[in-house]
Amino acid sequence: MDVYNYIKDAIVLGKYGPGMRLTEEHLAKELKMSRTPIREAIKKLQADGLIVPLKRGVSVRSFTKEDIRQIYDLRTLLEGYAASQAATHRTNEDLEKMAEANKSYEQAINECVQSDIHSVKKVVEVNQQFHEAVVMASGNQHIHFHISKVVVVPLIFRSFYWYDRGMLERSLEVHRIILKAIENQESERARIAMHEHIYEGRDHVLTHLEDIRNHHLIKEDVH
Amino acid sequence: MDVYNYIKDAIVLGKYGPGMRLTEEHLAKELKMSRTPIREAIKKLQADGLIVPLKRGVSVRSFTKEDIRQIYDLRTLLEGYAASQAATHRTNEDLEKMAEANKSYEQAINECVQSDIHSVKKVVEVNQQFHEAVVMASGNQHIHFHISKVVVVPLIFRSFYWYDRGMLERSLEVHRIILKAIENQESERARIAMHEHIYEGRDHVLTHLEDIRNHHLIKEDVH
DNA sequence: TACATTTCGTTTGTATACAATAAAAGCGAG
DNA sequence: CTCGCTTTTATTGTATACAAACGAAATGTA
Repeated sequence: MDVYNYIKDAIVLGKYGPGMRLTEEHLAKELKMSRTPIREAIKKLQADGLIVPLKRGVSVRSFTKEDIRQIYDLRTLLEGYAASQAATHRTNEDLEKMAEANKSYEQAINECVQSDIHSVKKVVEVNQQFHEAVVMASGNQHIHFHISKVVVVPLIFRSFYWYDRGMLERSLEVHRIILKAIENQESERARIAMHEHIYEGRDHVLTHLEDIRNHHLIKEDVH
Repeated sequence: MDVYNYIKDAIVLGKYGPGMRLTEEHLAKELKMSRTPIREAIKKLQADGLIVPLKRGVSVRSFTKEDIRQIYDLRTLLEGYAASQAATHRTNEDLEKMAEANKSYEQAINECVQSDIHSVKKVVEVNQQFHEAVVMASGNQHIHFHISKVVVVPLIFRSFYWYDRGMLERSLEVHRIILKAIENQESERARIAMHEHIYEGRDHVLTHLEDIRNHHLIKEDVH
């Protein structure tokens, strides 16, 4: 499990750039382990769709604009549904958790400095907590399984480099709208607000895709 | 990959009943292989959600009624979306494939005899081909990934034991409606028809769940 | 030089051995 | 008899060795 996260992070952070071939032995040497646990992690990453099988071995998956568009469409569909379901099924405890997550989000945004990677990471993390709280409130235990496979999430991470304060505050505002709709049990309102929220994220990622790609290439040289 | 399908089939056919613990060594002996390829298959099944991790080892997942309901809800959401997208993006080639799949479906239904397991399997298989054709026509390459993980599909299989001719013909009729809507590019109509179609399947499975459970128990004793 | 063939190195697939750990059985005291 | 502890057994985690498959480079021939 540790290996799994190591490789995943390496992909997300761009250490292993898209298209790069991963060999078991190299990873084994890098992590000072035998190939066995590496294989296991690779199989899992494959199931996640983060790496793709070659005729021999695997390589880090690379996403086209169209891929990202499609994956975001699915995420919109799933999370929009989650929000609408949350509006009808939420308990008081659910509401508390979502509100709390949103509070942390607000705080993280205020403390966030563009140049400090840790503060940016914090924002991403807390943002996810809100989204997860919504999914939990939906009452459908299986959505989480699928949303976690909507792989772009990690890729998005880097796009946060280009998030400005205004954007984050807008994002917070939409979170509040979603939360309110769920509180008031307005399921259609909740769904639509969530749709809009994720589409905004999608557009942002797509417009900055080129920058992200360049960033990738720089890192790739290191290895 | 062979191992993977072997275990999957064994679960689907009830040889390994829900809750049953699977140990690597036993499987290895049964398949006359070493543990290594077994481990690999188990990891994949786990990613599919067909088996769940225990503190030690894994066991075949058992689904409650609520699980099935929720999973079907997701399937409805995803396939409904696929149908609506297909209505706007379908090419002539897509239309041909869907029509062809539906024709095979009709034929399989006519040839189907309740008592003959092979003819029943054929119906299930061809039915899936239609659904896959719709997904392909949607133009979103990633939906398939998710729908394939909507695990109940295999479980449904057994519910076909209880399908009567009337039900199958009704199913064929709805397929035709969906196809027509896609042909006419009526996206909302296509989505709703697909929703209805899958919900009908869900209700059928839920009403016959008890029978399926009993069937399981019988098979379980053998092992 | 261009192309086919062979050979060699790299990388994965599978088997197996051993260590670590969880579960189960056995044992003794209250 | 039952509860808790110890010992034993079963099962997984990890490492490693070898075989098979693939790819690339080198060699030979036209």
